[in-house]
Amino acid sequence: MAVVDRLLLIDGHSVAYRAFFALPVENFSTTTGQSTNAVFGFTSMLINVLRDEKPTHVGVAFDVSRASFRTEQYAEYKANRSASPQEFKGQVELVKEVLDALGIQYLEKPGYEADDVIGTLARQAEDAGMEVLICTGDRDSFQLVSDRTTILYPKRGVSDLSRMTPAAVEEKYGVPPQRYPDLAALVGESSDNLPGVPGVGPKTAAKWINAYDGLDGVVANVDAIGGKAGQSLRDHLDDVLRNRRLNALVCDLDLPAGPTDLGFTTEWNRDAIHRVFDALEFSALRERLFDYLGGGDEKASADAAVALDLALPGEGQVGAWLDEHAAAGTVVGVDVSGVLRPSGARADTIAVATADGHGMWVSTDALTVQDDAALAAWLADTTRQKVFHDAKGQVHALAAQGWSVDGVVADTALAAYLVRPDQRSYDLADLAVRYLHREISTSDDSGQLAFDDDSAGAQSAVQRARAAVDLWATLEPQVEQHGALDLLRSVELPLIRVLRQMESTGIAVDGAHLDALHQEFTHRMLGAAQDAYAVIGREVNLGSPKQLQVVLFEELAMPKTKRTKTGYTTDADALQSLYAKTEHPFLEHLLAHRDVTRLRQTVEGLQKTVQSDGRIHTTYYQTIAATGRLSSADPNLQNIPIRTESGRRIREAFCVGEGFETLLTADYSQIEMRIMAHLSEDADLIEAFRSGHDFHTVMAAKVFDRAPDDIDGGLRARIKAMNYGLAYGLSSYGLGQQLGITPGEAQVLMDDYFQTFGGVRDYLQGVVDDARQTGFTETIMGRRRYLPDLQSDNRQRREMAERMALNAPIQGSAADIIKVAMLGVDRALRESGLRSRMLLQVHDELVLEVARGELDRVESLVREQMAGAAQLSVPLDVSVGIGRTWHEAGH
DNA sequence: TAAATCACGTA
DNA sequence: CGTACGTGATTTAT
Repeated sequence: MAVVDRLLLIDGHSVAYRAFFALPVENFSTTTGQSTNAVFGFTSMLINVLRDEKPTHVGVAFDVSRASFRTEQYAEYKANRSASPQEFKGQVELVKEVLDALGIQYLEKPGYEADDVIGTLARQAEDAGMEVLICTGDRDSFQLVSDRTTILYPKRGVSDLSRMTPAAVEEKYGVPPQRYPDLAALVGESSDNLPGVPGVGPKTAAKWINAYDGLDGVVANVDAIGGKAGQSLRDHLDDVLRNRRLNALVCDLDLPAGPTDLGFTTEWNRDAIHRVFDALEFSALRERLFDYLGGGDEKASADAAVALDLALPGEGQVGAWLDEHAAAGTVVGVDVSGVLRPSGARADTIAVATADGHGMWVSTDALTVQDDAALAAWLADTTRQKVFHDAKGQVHALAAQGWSVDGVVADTALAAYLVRPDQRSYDLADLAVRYLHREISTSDDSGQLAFDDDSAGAQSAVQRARAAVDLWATLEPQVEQHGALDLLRSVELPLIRVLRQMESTGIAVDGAHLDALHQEFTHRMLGAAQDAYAVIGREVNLGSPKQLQVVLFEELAMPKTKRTKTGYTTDADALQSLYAKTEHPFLEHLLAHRDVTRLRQTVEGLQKTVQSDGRIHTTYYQTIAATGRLSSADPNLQNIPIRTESGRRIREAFCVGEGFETLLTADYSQIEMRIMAHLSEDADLIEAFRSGHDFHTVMAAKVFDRAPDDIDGGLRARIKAMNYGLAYGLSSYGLGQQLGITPGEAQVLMDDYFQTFGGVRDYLQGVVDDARQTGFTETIMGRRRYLPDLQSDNRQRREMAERMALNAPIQGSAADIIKVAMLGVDRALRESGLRSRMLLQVHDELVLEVARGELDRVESLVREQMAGAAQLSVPLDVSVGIGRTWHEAGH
């Protein structure tokens, strides 16, 4: 076999820039916020070309800056290019790091563009008898194409390259490669800001060039060309000659390295590659790279990775398939479709897939008794290891068919959440693209798949199951790297069961009470509206901020409030302060209307969600809040009113269910300040908790250096606001706002506070400093939150990130603690064989339904589990209330 | 019809 | 110009 050296030359900037626009930037960023779409696309293309073309020599050329001899000759050259986007900046440096890791040389020449470097190397290589491949998105390079030089020009994106040979150039443009710049000079190149001859496109230009044997001939015979186009050419001849001068590549540069110096080998420094690819979080690309090194045909293996041997088992065959492909020791992916909700759930289809490409799909309505039993046994078997993506809803669906599920070793939604808790969604299809670079069909959020026929649905469902098991293989090391494997295994994963149980149980409501409240609130709402209309003499929509602004600030000429995006705020705070200034009765009625409308709306929302069992079944979401808290929806039972008298009456509607004795609520008192005490190790703060007296009073006594008995309500209120505001990164402005004092006075208060509690100040300072260093904050259980905006140039974003950094360890640690407590309460209830059950979680509070005769045991068990959920340097205080309704049980 | 905005309930 | 959420009405854009 004749050995011909092949030189691969890449225009680094051009390819990276193409990749930047081809790949959505929001899908490619590291946990620290560095955008990586351009470097990803570049690296992906590089690997493909290395694999497919097997070059012996490789070099990458970069522009040094936008300035070159061309901009000196013609200031407008490329002047139309807008500044490269913020997210692109810095990615070129990352491309160079990748090249360094791969041992690929890159070259640049001040005053010249990458194209010139490539042209020079290409000519030298041809002279040395090498074959040349050039990868660039710049058409000027087409002039380099020859028998020995081929250009790989990105068609769409960066993965689809067309091979520009002499024949291909001629076919596309109608002129041979060496005359392409003649054509480009006539037609112009808008991306370089080089205008051509108006009215002359590639077809006309090619015709002229061929008729007169090149641009020189065209120029010599310019007067012989007739028509409108000919006149246009004569008018713009200077432009054409300038274009031609500028688009000629300089192929005789003096470069520090020649083609033969660019030898390429795959004897890589694997450490360097791991370091760079780890930093870029390119796990899938790294695999592709090493696959290629291993000599395997990557294209084939990529296809095999998603090819599935799909089984649609006949009657009685389900058990046999599961025994063969999903036995103990094998981890498989599962995907359930149907109605995935706490109430009214239904499983329609079940797909199972293994990592080595076996898949099974069944429809639940077509199962024989025998298959049903086999499936039930398999699902319930702890030793049959299953991976779900977002298991809870699917387990609801399976439970609705009478199947219980055990052996869930991973949930990829939770895994992805722990790695990047700030994302808004963890859709399986999105994650498959990001982590597996695999396209799978999406399902809507109810888990329903709409397909014309079973086989397409089956194929798609099995692909989802397969994606889940593969995703876990990719995510597990990442979760571990983020120090969150233990949190996943011992908290989040077992919590799924507990939450599912709570959702499924629901809480009983007194429908008649809700109806009565609705009627009353409606009555009061209409009354308040009439009163308001009477004052201003006409009817307006009191629920429309826009119409209210007209009434308040134009018709009633009240002083302007704080600005919003579209006008002036009419929120409750602003209306209160307007009322204090004007004492206008309209405001009174408006505020009353707001309040009661809101309550009515809340009642209405609840009424709609009462199920046929007379209970409300909320859904808890485990991957929404970036701090680690749960969220509750459909309906949200974590924001049921409690502050006002009327609001509390809504809580009277939540009541103990039939067959149970009472509701019990248990909440942590001041858990966030206790965590602050623990984390800051501030001696005075710790002492304040250990003293056992009223917390805010003790704190005020310390700040103002008085006896607790000398602390009046005003002083206590100030310190209380300060205590609560601390963990939110509160400003003197905000504190002053809340206390109705000036920012200056608030600042004095804050200074006094930090004078006393220096440990707290140092801790808060340290949290932000550490987060700036590491890029993330951490809770007591190692839950991380990444805050790339701490580095932002934008002050508002940066300060926002700083406040998040202050809050995340506190709020997040509290979330960790109550999750551990919930697992403890659940376990203790089961182990002691009690019938009582947990119903709700409201961040620092648990609501339980207590069975007859179990009250004492349940109370002590709940106290014990909640107080013992974490060992802090201050005690975790739990207060418990008992009552027939949530209101009565509250405190 | 969907998306953005405003307002407001909880911890 | 304090964190974390979810919901519903109105308004605006498509």
